Amino acid sequence: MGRDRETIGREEMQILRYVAEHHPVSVREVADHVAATSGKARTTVLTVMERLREKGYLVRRKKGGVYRYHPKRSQADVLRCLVADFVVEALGGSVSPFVAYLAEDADLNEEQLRELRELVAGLEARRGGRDNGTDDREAR
Amino acid sequence: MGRDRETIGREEMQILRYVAEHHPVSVREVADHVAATSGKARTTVLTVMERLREKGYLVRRKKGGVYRYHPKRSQADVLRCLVADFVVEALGGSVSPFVAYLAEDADLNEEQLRELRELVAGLEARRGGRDNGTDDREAR
DNA sequence: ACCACCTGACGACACGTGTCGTCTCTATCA
DNA sequence: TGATAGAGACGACACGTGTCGTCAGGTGGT
Repeated sequence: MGRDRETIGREEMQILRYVAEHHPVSVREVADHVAATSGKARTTVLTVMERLREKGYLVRRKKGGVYRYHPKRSQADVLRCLVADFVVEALGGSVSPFVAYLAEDADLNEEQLRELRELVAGLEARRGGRDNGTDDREAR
Repeated sequence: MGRDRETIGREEMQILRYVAEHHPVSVREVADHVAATSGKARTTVLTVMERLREKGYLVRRKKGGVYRYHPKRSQADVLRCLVADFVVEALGGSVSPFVAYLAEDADLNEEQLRELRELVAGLEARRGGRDNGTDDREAR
């Protein structure tokens, strides 16, 4: 697996998410949004987006004179990797702190609660149904 | 809430976790462990631990000539904050990517699955019983 | 053809974090 | 009581990330 584990900073994440949710977008559009919410300059956004592109998170295509950016991988994919990385790096591989967070700090809406319920159901089914998945590798 | 939201780096997290799991420890002990696993120098560990102390994550006490460090807050607390921060900063407040991760990448053991099950049960009870929590008091 | 504007490319600088080396003390041990 | 080995304090340096300013190259009105 060629995963390069390029790190990604906080600001970069913000912008990456914005692009993922609004692609294809021009630098100008992102910059306007960013300027409105945090006052950053246009060139800041440009720089960040270019760095994101160098890191392989974004691609761009010229359309009507200006470049339009869009994510290279799906947002869900990127976020999953981010989460996986976080769990390993910060949490040492344990998801318990996350569960604690969900229980105490987070306030979930119906939708998210439903997701969780389905998650548990799914995991339970997998575990109960069979023993060793054909596809899942135990890395530990 | 005077929390200053001091950022914390990857290396710092590693060491913070180690201290949390083995306190009280001396720099030497942490350094030996770190050296064995990643080859970092003793002074590197010392520096990181001192920075962690400046940031308020660790405290130390001299015992028998050397300082012994231990976490200022409980590990669970720190990790919960880390998670909360991560969810907001990187995930934009949505836990869905986390759920996706749990469903697809993570491999949970019985214990963690149980935690999740209880979590869902707890959340459901809270929501179902009374949605406006007069009663929900997070005991800490 | 000319000027005002927008876009992108660069270069720059500040700060945080990772990683050490060196220096100074202080127990310790022959 | 010297010589040694740890321990801790500092200072340093490299790099990544955040944040811009400036410049040069197109584009569109007039």
